[in-house]
Amino acid sequence: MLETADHGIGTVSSQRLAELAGVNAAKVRKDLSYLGSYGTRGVGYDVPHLLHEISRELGLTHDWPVVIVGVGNLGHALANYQRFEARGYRVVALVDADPEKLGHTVGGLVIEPLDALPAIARERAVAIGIIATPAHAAQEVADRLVEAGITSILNFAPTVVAAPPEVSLRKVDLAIELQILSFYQQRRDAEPTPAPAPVARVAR
Amino acid sequence: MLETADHGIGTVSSQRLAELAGVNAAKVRKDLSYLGSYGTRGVGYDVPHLLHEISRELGLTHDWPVVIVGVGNLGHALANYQRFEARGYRVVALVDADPEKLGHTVGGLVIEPLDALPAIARERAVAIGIIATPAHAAQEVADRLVEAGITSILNFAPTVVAAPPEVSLRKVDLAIELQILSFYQQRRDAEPTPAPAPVARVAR
DNA sequence: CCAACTTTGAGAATTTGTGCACAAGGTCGG
DNA sequence: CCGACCTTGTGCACAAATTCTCAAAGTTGG
Repeated sequence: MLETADHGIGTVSSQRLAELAGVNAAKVRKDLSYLGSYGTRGVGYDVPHLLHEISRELGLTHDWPVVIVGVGNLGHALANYQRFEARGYRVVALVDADPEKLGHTVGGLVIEPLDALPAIARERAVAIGIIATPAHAAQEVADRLVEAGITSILNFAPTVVAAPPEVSLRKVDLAIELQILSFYQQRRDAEPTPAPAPVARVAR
Repeated sequence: MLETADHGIGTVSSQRLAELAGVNAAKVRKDLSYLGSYGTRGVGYDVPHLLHEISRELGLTHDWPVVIVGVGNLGHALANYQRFEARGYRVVALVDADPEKLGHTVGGLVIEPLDALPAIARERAVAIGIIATPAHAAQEVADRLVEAGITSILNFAPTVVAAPPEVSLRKVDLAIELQILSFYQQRRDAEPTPAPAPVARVAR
C-alpha cells in the first residue's frame, strides 16, 4: 500500500505483483522460481534485479536485427512501431518486390530488392524476418527468407505458409482478436440471465 | 486420402481434421462435441454444416460494424486489411484527432473528428472500437469510445489503458510475437546439445 | 536479543486438460 | 437383409497446471 515511496524503493512482493496481474500470488512465486531464487523472505523481490533476470531469460538483453519484407501499409506501420526498438528489435532492412518502391526511404531505411536478401541477412546478421506482404506473395517470401538463412519468421500475411521444421514460424492474424471480442459480445447479448450486469446498450 | 473428389464431397473425419491441425483426433471430437452432436458415425462431419455451426458459435454470422480511431500507418493498414471484411467485420468509420487529416479519404471512408464518435456509434450501430493511435492518446480515446456506448475495444497502442469492467478490452502487442520468436531462437542458440538438428547458421 | 510480523519457497492437494479405448450408431457391397 | 468396416461420442486414466498450506528465513521496533 505504501508503494515505492516508503520502506523499500526497489522491492515488490509476490502478493502485489499478483494483484497487478490479476492472478494468484502462489503462481507468481512459482513462475518466478523458474528464474532461480531471487526473492528475499520477509522482503520480496528486488525490482531492478528481477527485471534484469527476466529480460535475460526472455532474450531482451540481446539485440535482434529484423528485416521487414513488404512495405505496404502494414510494413510501414511495423517499420515505425516504436515498441520494437524499445525492446531490442532493430529493423535493419526493408525489402519489397515492387520495382517502383525500390530506393524510396521509409523511417530512415532505403527499400531494397528481394534478391538482396541473402546479402542483407549475412552482412547485417538478421535474426528475424517479418512477412508483411499480400497473401499471394507470402509463401514465396518465406522461401526466400529460409534460403537466406533466416531461422525465425513472423507472418502477418493473411494466409498459411509452410517452412522447414528447423525454422520457427509464427503467424499473426489481426482478425482473431476481433473474433474474440465479438465472441464475448455475442455472449453478453445472448445471456442477460445472470442477474448483475445491466449492459448499457446493445449493438445490432 | 481421397479428399473431396471422391465418395463424399462434403464430409470430413475427426482423424483428418486432427492431421491438418496437428493435434489428437480425440481432442478434435471433444472440442466439436461442444457445439452439439453434428457428426455422423461412420461418416464424419458434414463440412458445410460444421462450418455454419462454428461460424454461428463464434459470431461470424453476424455483421460487426467497426470504427477505427487513429489513421496513422497502423490505422491505414487496418482499414485496408482484407481479412476483416472477409469475416464480417465492416469498417464503418475512421476517426482522427488531427484536423489536418479530417476530410481525407482512406479506403473509401472519410476521416471524421473525435467529437463525432457518439453520433457515429449510434447511427451506424458500431459494435467494436479499434484504437490505433500513439500511446499518449490511447486512454483518452478509450474513454471517448466508452462514452459513445461502445462495449468492445481492441487496443493496438503500445500502452495499457483502463476501462470499466462491463467493457471488453483486449490489447494487441505486436512486439510480443517477436519476443516469442527470439526466445526460441535464444534457446536454439544456447543448446546445441540435443543430437539431431544441425542448424544452418546462427545470428549474433 | 527478542517477539511480532512479513514473505518466500516448496511439498501436498486439487482442479483442469489430454489421450486412450471402446460401445453404439451408421455405411456399403453383395 | 447381413456382415465387414468406419467414425463418433464419451467414460476412464493419466499428466499437467494451479492453488493451498506451512515451515523457514528475514525484518523491524524496542
